[in-house]
Amino acid sequence: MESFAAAATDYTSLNLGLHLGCGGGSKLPYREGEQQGSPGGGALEAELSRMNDENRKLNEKLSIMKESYCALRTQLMCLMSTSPTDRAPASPSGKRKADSFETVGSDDVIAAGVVAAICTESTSGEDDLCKRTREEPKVKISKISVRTSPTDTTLVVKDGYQWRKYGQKITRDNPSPRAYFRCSFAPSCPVKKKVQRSVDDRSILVATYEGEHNHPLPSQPEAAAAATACKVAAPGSNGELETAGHRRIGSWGFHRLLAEQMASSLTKDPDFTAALASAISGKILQL
DNA sequence: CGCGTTTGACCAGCGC
DNA sequence: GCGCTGGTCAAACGCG
Repeated sequence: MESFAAAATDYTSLNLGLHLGCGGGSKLPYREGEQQGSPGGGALEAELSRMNDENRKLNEKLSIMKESYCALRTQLMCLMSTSPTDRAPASPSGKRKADSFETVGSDDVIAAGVVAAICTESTSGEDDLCKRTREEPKVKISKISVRTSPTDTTLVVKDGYQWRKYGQKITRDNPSPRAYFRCSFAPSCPVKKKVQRSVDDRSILVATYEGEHNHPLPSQPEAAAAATACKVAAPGSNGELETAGHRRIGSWGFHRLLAEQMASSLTKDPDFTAALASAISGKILQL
């Protein structure tokens, strides 16, 4: 995925007027009713009509994006102002030791669309996690949920690190397979990642990280763009992101992650790309 | 040929 | 103790 920063630059350079934010209005250059008096034959009018339709589609998509963004931001504020322990429900079954993490603080965020996150917990000091602590003391668990195309069957969550898949299982409570990954960038890195589609929404990929990376982020181009996602998702030693036992997300990091996920969603949407291509070509023809 | 993925087998934890 | 389940291993396989 291209970084959204670059994509946004492209969009704005095309004067498409894409603004992210609850209060900002989005106006596209091709407004309905514009250029009505332009000269030209039937073909030109048909082209104009087509462009108007595409312009309307773009506006609708922008409206949807804005609504999703506002809803997500609102819910994020709620999450950040609420302790994770307040939100964490009791384990439904309690059968398996890892099950207690499955529902922690993600579903409500997933409902907001675009991208959902975040839950980070330390297993130390939690009553219901004593058994786990016995085996892996101080292992940090974090979850990140990423919206992907429902048709995309790959269980890949790009977070900037290099992962090696070592297993896949069909679990009892979810028909979608769960993939197991180990960090392959550093042989001694203890971090593991489990990726599985949400049982409620198959377009949501839920990645569960266990442990902390003992090496810096790989210096690949996409790694730099994805570093923010890692800061949000994977626990590290970066103290500024962590407050009072749960993770606080920097606004810049969150916006970056959000923008990347939005760009990813948009670039995978054939309707949006087709409409965008038409708008670009129309803009070029207008010059 | 090397590396990553796939997939069936195996192991360990947990509940009954 | 047994069966179920999640997690891991490792041989086979595919791809560049």
